[in-house]
Amino acid sequence: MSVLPGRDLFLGTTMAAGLQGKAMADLKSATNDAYMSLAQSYGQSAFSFSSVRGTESQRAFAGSTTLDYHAQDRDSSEEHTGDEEEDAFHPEGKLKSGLVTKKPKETRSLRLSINARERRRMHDLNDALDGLRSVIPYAHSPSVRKLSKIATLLLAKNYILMQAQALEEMRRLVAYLNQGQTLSAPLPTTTLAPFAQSAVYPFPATALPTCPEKCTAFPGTLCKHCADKP
DNA sequence: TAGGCCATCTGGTCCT
DNA sequence: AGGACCAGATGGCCTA
Repeated sequence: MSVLPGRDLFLGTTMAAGLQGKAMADLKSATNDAYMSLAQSYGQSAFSFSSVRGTESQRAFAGSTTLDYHAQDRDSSEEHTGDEEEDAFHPEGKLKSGLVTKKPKETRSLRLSINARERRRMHDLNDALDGLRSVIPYAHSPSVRKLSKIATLLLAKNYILMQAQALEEMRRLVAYLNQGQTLSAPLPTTTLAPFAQSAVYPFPATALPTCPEKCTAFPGTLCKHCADKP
């Protein structure tokens, strides 16, 4: 069993997510004890590549393309009159970009309706991604550029795997304590490392749950004391 | 200036 | 038929 595979997973996604330069180098060289705090600090530094890049809303509005449609004014955009589309969509079925639509018969109103629906769908997707960003461990600050979509997904995936491993380690620890017998080999300190990292484990290391709480948290591993209870 | 990231449009496919 | 989903194309903004 590797030492803290969760850390490898976490770093793996971080690398796959396209982190570069110092950010990647720091994460690669991060010790087991420090990787989570690094992940958080990189939310303020390396994750944001070069610190402040402007808030997402600023970027969104600065980056409007064909349509000045963005989340800040989502509702009003639903009433989009299509004036902007007038530029992009030619009645003859040609686009400014030179593309020729394959369905010239397609009515303009139908096309606009489809476009609006697709925008809504993508905004829902982005809302879900925002929700995901809010629960994975990295710095959330208005001055910090938020994680990219791919980084969010990869980070979340590995965070889940890491938490699952931490849970498994905790179950093993509980079973060990409940059995009251020594293990053939002492638990390596590194395997318990996640529990000492408040950034990773929901319970502070100094406030590990008491016996009943453990049994509540991990129903599958009742201790002898709780198991004897009626 | 190149590359990354993103929003949007679009046509195709599948499902209800 | 209409909606959901998907992937390709396009163009804008930002950073190194």
